[in-house]
Amino acid sequence: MRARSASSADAAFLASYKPSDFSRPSVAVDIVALTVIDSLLRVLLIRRAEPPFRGRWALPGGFVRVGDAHRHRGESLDEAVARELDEETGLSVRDVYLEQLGAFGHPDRDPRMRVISVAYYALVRPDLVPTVRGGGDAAHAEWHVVPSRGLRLAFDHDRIVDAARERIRERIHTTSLARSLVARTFTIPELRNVYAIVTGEPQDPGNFRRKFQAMLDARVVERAPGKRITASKPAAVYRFA
Amino acid sequence: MRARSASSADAAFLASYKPSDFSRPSVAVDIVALTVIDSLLRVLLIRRAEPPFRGRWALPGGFVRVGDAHRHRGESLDEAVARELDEETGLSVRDVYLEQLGAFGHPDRDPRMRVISVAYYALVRPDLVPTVRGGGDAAHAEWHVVPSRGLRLAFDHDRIVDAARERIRERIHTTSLARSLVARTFTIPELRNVYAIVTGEPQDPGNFRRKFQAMLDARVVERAPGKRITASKPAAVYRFA
DNA sequence: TAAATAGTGTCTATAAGACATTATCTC
DNA sequence: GAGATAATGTCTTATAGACACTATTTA
Repeated sequence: MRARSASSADAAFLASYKPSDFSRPSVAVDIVALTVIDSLLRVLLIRRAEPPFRGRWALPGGFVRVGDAHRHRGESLDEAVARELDEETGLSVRDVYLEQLGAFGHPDRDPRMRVISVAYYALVRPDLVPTVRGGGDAAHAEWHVVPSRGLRLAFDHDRIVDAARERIRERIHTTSLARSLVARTFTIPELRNVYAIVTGEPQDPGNFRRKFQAMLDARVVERAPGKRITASKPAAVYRFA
Repeated sequence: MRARSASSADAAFLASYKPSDFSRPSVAVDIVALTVIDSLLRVLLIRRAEPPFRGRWALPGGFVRVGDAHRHRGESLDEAVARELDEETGLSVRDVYLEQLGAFGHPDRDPRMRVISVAYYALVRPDLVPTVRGGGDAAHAEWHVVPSRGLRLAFDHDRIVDAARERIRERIHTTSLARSLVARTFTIPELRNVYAIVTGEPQDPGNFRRKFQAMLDARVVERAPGKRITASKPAAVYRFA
């Protein structure tokens, strides 16, 4: 996304240009990390140890490192969110599905100062959940059920979580998003459960199987060795190819 | 989107809080204003009169007014884009479909300084196009064909236009987005043409009519008086209800 | 054997693509 | 009347929902 270099005609201008002292906002990235635990959609929240909203639950995130005018290059938004994801959860961008949600910039969203937040959502496979560590100041990190009824989050983070919830509902049928919400190996009922959780509608086993069969035919998924032991009939195990 | 007030426990902290001098980016809003003229998708571009990228075409936009810490409240992103839309095009947010596209924040996107841009797209009904004036420093505003082949825009604006193009393609069938790209009164072929332009695929007249009939049945659209004179058989005129 | 859930098959309603046909205007 | 395009109808196929039924395990 590097901009093309400015024309030579601009060079003189740039050499003499001094960023004016217009007041500027701080810019943060916030992460809505979602997973499925015990058949419930969950979001990773961190209990704030400092004001404002001390003691409230909030999304993991932090400020974008902007660099110092011409000396330091600074980081892109994608780089910032990758860094924060690693710092606050120990997760790598390679292991999760990560996508920008949008910018949230109401003047009153942070009582300290003007902060514009660029929110991302991250889908975390359930088998990676045990590896998530609340690092740094994230000593108190927990996976909370979504929607977190009665749990009023810090800042405008309720709205950001709602936006993420809505986004995955829109995308579940047109993308392979569900892939990032089941363990690496999974059964048909487990995958079906993800669709049910995200859409909010129960999924018919027979009809879902037909959809799954199409994924098998298209070699999107394949059989994996072994069987999943349940309370009744064991289920065949699959994985994404 | 007002944040809930911080607890009283936070009050003391806030009173003594001074925003630290971390370097901050400038934050801008850029507008991808789209319309249909002569059966072609068009984007409103403004010729830059100042460096950087002097003489290049760019999206209309401007900096978000942040306010001064505690004295001035500043404007939200939605307020900023509404103001810029008015200033640079004379259009009101009430007259267009306006939606946030996302944030673009590569460190090198602006050679002057670090600028993070929150992009919006605006759908402008063709009958409003004559009222669009390039106001302020937008002395040279033109509706350019999308994709603007060979026309390399300033900054990373090519990518932003591409993102808008992709977004409306995704949304055309699931939302009533087409409504904002036809004149207030329109014929079935005109509406069909909008779908063809946005999807990039020709739309079968017979099949499209069936879809349109469903809109009539649902009272989404209704007959309008008069007929549209064409080179051959005149077409009936409709409007959205 | 009973209970539970995995897995299969079938019927039907709806939506979508292809395409032939008719209607009504301008030139 | 010729040409053009609006408007209509029909056939076929793909998709999706409802639901009955069979299979295989644990308790």
